[in-house]
Amino acid sequence: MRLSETFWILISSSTAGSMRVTLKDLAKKLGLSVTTVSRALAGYDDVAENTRRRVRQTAQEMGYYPNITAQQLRRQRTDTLAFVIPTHGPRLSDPFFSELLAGIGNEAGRHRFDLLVSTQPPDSEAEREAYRRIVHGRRADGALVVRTRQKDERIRFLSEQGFPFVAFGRSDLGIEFPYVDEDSYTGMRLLAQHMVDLGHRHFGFISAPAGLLFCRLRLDGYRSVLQANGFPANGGLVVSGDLAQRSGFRAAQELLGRTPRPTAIIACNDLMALGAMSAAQKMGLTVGRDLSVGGFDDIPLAEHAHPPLTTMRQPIYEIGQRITRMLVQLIQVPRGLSGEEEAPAERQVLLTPQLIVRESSGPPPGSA
Amino acid sequence: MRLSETFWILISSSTAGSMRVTLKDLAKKLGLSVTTVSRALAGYDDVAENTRRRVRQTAQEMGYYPNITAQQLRRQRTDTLAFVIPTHGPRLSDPFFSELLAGIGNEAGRHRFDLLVSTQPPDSEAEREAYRRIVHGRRADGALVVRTRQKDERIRFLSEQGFPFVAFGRSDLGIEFPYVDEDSYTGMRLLAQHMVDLGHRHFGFISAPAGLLFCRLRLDGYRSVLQANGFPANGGLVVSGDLAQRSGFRAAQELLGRTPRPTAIIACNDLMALGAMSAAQKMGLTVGRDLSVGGFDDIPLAEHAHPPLTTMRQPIYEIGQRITRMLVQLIQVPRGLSGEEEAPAERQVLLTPQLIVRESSGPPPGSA
DNA sequence: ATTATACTCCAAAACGTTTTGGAAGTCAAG
DNA sequence: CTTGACTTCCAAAACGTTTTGGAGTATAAT
Repeated sequence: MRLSETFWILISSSTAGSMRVTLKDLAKKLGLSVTTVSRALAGYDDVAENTRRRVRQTAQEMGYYPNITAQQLRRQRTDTLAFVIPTHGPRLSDPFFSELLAGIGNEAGRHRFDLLVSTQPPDSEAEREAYRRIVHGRRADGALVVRTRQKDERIRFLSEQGFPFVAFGRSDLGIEFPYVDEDSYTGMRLLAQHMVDLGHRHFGFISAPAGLLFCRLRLDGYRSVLQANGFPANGGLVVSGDLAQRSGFRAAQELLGRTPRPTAIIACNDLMALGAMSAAQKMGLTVGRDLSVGGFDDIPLAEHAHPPLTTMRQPIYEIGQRITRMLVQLIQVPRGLSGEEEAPAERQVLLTPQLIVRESSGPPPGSA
Repeated sequence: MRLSETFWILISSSTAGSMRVTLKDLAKKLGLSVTTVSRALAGYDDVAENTRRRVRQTAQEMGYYPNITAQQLRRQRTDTLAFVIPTHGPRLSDPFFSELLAGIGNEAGRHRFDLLVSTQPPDSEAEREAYRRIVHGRRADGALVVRTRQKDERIRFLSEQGFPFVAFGRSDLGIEFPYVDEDSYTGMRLLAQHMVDLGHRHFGFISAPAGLLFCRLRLDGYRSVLQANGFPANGGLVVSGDLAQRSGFRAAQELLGRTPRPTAIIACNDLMALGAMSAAQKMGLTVGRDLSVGGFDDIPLAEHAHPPLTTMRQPIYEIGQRITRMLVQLIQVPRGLSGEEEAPAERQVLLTPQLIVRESSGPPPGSA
């Protein structure tokens, strides 16, 4: 088949540079076995110093680079972590995830793990399929779960399958699993108490999708403070948003339309708090004087908002690093089976967020 | 070795659920060959309707899921895209990337591609290694390059290797390659002209790392407008930032300390513009009246800033989708070799950003 | 001269798929 | 009874590694 041969040559020359050098090529060139070449490159000591040099030299010259897929198949591990980002609408404009992703990405890199990212709407069939692919398809060695939900099916699934994972956030499934979480309840208590101490009596709260555990905890914390201070148990208006800025804007518009008008608005996260400030300002109110606003997260923008936002600081970047480090340890533990005892890995971490008072909060208008 | 057997049983039962079902297991159970099982599941028509049903049924029951790594190795493709995010400091807090990542992630998912993300400092050895791993290690089928640089070595490398990629941004290497870019030069001209038209005469400009092509183009556009309006060629002060909010803050502080004090500050991106607003406000200036500020990108925050930021809108999310779609087409083209002509893929796209006038810009203080 | 001890090397199996190139069997037409 | 066409199945090779369990050769000790 002369013609087909020509064809092949054309093709292969047009994709120049894509012809890969394999161990077999190296072995042939060197007059060695594939085994020896492999072991030489891996640095085993059952190959002569001289041979090793020769192999390395030639590998360099021929531009050998191991095929990672083949390594993965043979070694039965991928050295990859999976991170499925729950994204509500088409967008994920939440800086929270940037920050987290940076922490995860950098730490994964430090441990020579690749990171597989996918974006899926929470609780969707697509999300379930993504996790199935990861676990059953052996696409990664471990998974990171974020924005945990009340009865989190992702956590249940991963637990049942015995697949290594670490969560950012807890859940209430009655399952013991490794996580890092900030203490949303206590944190929100601190923030709410701060507002009460300033003299506020009329509150508005901007909550978020019911299923998100941290939102419920924050709302609970908020309510507990109101109650402890003798305000009606359900005192304070609660409006729900979707964590995005725009929804905070709308929620605040609604809250500020009520009578008596709240003098302090607390939002479930910074982004909505910023939206709320924006709404107040559009109505001609001066935030920090006419209305106090508080957020939660301390995203980088909070500090540079106008006025700077009072909020609860969570070290998001560091949490990203930390859950990643925990996951890597979890994955690597089996390898240490025969070795000496490792430092016992931390499994459950609860951080207390720190109150950051800035100019968006102050005493209510009428106070001395 | 009785003991070792017991040991193995203990281990394997403790990792319950992690024992995978393979094609071979299915074949044995069904009394068929691996070939037939594989082809039945893949839907080939050379397996009897009845057998196919039986196979699918059993696969379901036994919870079979193909091993993706094995598929990748055999098929010689990974169905994976690689995205190396250039991140300066340890953080990546730029919402620009969230937005972009969302677009990329969603579009990749739509085409059933996985997304491999890594974060690396630009122009570093680590970054080079990341690309080598992708290309030579065959870790992905294509790559996305963003934040292009003047002589972009990533682009040179990928081109030389004949590896499929699409860039967000151009470069000046004299190489033809597929990209989507917004017209930074023209965009910035529009913005600067807007300020001139408002009556401003004293400008400050917040620039960014020299190597970033879009920054140079924006600066060029800015200068060209000053010049065209008869202001001194280098009229207007230029201070450099690193694209982060904080650096915009500092740069603005410096600019506002000069005499005559600029009445308009334009920043290379929104984040620094927001930082600049923050600095001005801290000095007691009212943005939009005492000082006009303009940004570039129209990140979601721009609209909700206080005051809302005048900026050039780039559809970042859509650009993410678009470069991803282009890359997928590029990768899949070889598969269509024998088929009919496909719609010719677009290779180079230049978008003109749109001026969004908001309240952060207005006439200079002394004007009628 | 024989045995032990390193020291180097390698053939073959395995990881779990997909694909190639038939091999059997059935059935209808000649 | 042959032939050819069709249907249904399969053995084996391949993808590119790593690892197992020796084999072959020197060198040193007996």
